Amino acid sequence: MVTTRGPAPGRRDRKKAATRQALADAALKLFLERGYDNVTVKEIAEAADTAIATLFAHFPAGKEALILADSGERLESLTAAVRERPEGTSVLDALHAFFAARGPFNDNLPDEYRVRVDLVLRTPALWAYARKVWVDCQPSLAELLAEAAGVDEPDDSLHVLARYVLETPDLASYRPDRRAALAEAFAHLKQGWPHL
Amino acid sequence: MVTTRGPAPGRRDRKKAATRQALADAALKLFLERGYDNVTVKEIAEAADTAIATLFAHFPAGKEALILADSGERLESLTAAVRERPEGTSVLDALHAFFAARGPFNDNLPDEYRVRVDLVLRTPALWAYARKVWVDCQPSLAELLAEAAGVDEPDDSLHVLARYVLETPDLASYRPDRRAALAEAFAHLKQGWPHL
DNA sequence: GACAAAATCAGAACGAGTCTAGTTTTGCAA
DNA sequence: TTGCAAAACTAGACTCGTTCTGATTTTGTC
Repeated sequence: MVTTRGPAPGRRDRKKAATRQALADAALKLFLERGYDNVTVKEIAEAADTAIATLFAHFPAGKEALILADSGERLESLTAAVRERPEGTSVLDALHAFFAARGPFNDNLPDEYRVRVDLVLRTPALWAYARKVWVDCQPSLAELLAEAAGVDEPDDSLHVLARYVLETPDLASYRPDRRAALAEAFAHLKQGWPHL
Repeated sequence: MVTTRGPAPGRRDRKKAATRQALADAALKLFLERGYDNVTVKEIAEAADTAIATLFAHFPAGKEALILADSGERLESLTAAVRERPEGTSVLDALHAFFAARGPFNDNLPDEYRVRVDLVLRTPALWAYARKVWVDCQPSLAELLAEAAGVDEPDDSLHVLARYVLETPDLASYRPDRRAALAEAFAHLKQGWPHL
C-alpha cells in the first residue's frame, strides 16, 4: 500500500503510484479532448501503456472513478470542515461554507480544477457518480453530526439531515443560480434543525 | 399507441400490450425465482418468446424497468395525492400520508405487491432505479408545490423541498424503523417549510 | 541468489444495450 | 379484394464496461 508519510515509499510503491497517475492523467486528457462518452477504457489503458486489467486493478470502482475522488478523500475534508470550524460557527454554517468553497459553487478555482469541474458538470454519468460518492458519506456524516450534537449514536433525525446535506450540491447544481440554491437549501435546513 | 379508454383498442394494440405483459411477467417470475442479478435479459426474452430487441423496444429504459413503474405513473398518483387532499390538510401531510401508504412503508399490502416490494428492497440495482424514477419527478412536484403555494413558477426553495421529499423514501428505507424515519423526515420538513 | 508477494499482462468471456437489415402483421383505403 | 405503408417483430452482429483465468515479470527480503 502507498505509505502516507511513512519512512519512505520504496520503488514498488512509487511505480504503483506512477501507473495510477498515468492512468488518471490519460483519462483526463482524453475526456477533455473528446468527451467522456467518446473515450473507451481500452483507449485509456493504451494511452497509459497498461493492460485493461491493470486499469481496473487500480480503479475497481470503474471508469468514472478515473477522475473523481472516492468517499475516503471527501470524507476527510468533510470531517475537517466540521471538527475544525471556527468557534461559534454552527455545524450547518460550516457545511454550507464547505460546499460553497468547492467545485461547482466557487468561481475562483485554478483553471486546472475548473476544466475538471466543468467536465463533470456536463457529463451525466460523472455527475451521477459524484453524487453517489457524496451520499455514501451519509453514515459517517451522521456520526459527525452526532458528535457535534453531543449524543452517542446518530438517530433517524441526524441521518435524515446528513442525507439532505449531501444531496444538496447535486440538487443546487441543476438550478440556474447554483450558489443561491445552495444558500436557500441550507437556510431551510437550519430551520428544520435549529440546534445544529 | 395504447388508447387509454378510447373507442376500442384494435388487435394491434392488444397484441402489443400482450407482448409487453408477457415480458414483464416473465421478468418478475424469473427475478423472484433466482434473484435479479442471476437472470439475464436473454433468458427473459426467451421465457416471453420474443427477441431481445423486442424486449428493449418495449422497455427502452432497461432491465430494471421491466418490473418498476415509470415516472409517468408515479407522477399521476403523486399529483392526485396533492390535488385531492382533504380540506384542511397541508401539502406536506398529504405527501407524508401518500408515501406512508406505499410500498416499503405499508405492511398491509396484498401478497402480490409484497413480494415485488421485497424484491426491490433487497436488490440494490432495483432500489437505485426506483429512487431515480422518483427523483425524476422533481420538476413536476415543484410545479405542484407552486400551485399549492399559490405562486406561478416554482423557485429554488420549492425545488429544494421537492427533492428532499422525493429523496425521503429512499433514505428512510435504509433505517431500521422505516415508518418512524419517514415521519421524522416529514416533521423536519414541516419546520423548514412551515407554510406548506 | 532464492523465494514469496505484489504488480502486471494478454486474451477470453460475459452481460447489457444498440444497430442493421430484413420479415411479418396489421390497419386502411382504393 | 387487393395493395400498400406503418408498426411490430426478428436474428444476429457489434460495442463497451467489467470480470476472470492463468501466466509472467518485478520487487522486497532473507
